[in-house]
Amino acid sequence: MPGLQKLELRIACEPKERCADCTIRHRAVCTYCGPQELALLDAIKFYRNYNPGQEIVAAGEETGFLGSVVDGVVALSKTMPDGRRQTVGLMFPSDFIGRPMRPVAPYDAVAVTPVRLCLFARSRFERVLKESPALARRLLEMALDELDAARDWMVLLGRKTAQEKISSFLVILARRAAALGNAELSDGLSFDLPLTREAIADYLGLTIETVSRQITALRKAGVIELLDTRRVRVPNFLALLDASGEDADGGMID
Amino acid sequence: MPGLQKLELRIACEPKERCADCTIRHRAVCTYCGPQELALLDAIKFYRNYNPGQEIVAAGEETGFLGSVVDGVVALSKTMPDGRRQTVGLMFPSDFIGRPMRPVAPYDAVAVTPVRLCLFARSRFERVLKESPALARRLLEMALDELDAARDWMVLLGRKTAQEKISSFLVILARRAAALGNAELSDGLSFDLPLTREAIADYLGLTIETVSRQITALRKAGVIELLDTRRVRVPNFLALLDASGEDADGGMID
DNA sequence: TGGCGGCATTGACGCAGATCAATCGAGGGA
DNA sequence: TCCCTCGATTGATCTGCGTCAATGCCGCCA
Repeated sequence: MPGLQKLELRIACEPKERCADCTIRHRAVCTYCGPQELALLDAIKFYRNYNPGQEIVAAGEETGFLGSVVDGVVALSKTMPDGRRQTVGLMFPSDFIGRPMRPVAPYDAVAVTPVRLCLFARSRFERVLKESPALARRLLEMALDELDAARDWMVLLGRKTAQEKISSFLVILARRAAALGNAELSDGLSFDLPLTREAIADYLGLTIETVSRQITALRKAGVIELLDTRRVRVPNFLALLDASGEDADGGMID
Repeated sequence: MPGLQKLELRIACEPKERCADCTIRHRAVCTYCGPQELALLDAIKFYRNYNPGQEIVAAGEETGFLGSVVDGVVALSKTMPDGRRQTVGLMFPSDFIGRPMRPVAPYDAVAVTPVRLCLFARSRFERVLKESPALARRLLEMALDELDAARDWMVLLGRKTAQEKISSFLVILARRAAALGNAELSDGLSFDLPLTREAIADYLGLTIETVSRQITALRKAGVIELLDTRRVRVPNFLALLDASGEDADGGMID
């Protein structure tokens, strides 16, 4: 119920967390900032929370703020005039949302899980950015990383089969979960699926039904197990990697 | 014959062109550079030419240089282990190839027409970059533009029909040609198709046959005319835009 | 406790685009 | 001049995935 969720939108100027204690301090846009630069950012930042399904910005809208994902997952999507939708990026904690010098958002940003953002008013951020080469450097680096990810995704969308798409997606989630320590490694490797089938379909350029069928197929082939519709266990990561159509090169997890 | 073309690769330190006279001066990475910064770049730049089909860099290779496309078209592509290929970007004059701080190329770069590059040795360029906020700013801006283009392309690859893909591609070429004054506007709008059917297929996530069939279909529908397999005339741009699946909004050419 | 709405699964069927294969035209070299 | 190669077109057939539709499952509210 988007209407209800809108009401819950919180301007939330909570008791300040310290940047120095921040969980994404060493990966976010502020990674290279020294103490003074960090103090500048610390002074102007604020937090905002969103509920699953809640819109953060709409395509074509002017955004007065930009900032980092602290917690949760945000989907960036484009919608064609007739309603076909393609998710063009998933933003995880430490990813940066919004672009300096571009007030108008080219796509929708929607929270797919409960989300917490660390935000800056656009004008203030741009002022700091002018004075901070460390911030500028990190921003360029992150933009190039996004570009790499987008281009990898183009290969997936343009050339992979439905089965390979699902497998590739699971590989990415597994890697991310393992890297962040959110995965159970005790017995194989298990992690949460933060998206609905519909959101997965939008991301992979498929339909809900195909997503469902291919997940079932992977399950029946023994490549994955479903502890729950939203929780996956991968008994043999190499088998999954193999199904993804990528080289089974040095891509191990641990 | 790649072998032959390799031989023709030219280390080409030709008589210096002046940056000030350069055709891409106001659009390339040097756009915002002042006279001193430009002089720095001028001192270290060199040109290199490539023939159609010739490889510029191979995926996974270390590149000792980076720079701008001065003339021609370069395709950036990824190849899957089993040979499926997806072109992830077309680089036109003024576009920047190579990335600071990333010595290893993540994709192949191939000249699809005769190409002329304005290059810098990586180490030298990075030294100038550290001193030049104007260069850094432009580089970030260009990276964000590339990211936008990549994400638009994701919509095309993930959600558009073959017909819409071809039409969208032609719209982009038409716009570019019109913007650069390479198009005949006298009678409708005509421009060159710089790619082979195979290169188009790689870019659009299709097969050669489907590309050919859809071009024929557009021709039979009267949306385009073929003056030659490599030259297109668009009698009614709005009809083409309509076939591309985009809004026929303020997207006119002239 | 039962009904309802949202998400997911499963089945039947059709079609857009891939695959396999033949043909054509244009350059280019002997 | 002929032949060879390469790019492009066209046809016949196959198939992966989309579409349409029914069913199941779970949490929520009355």
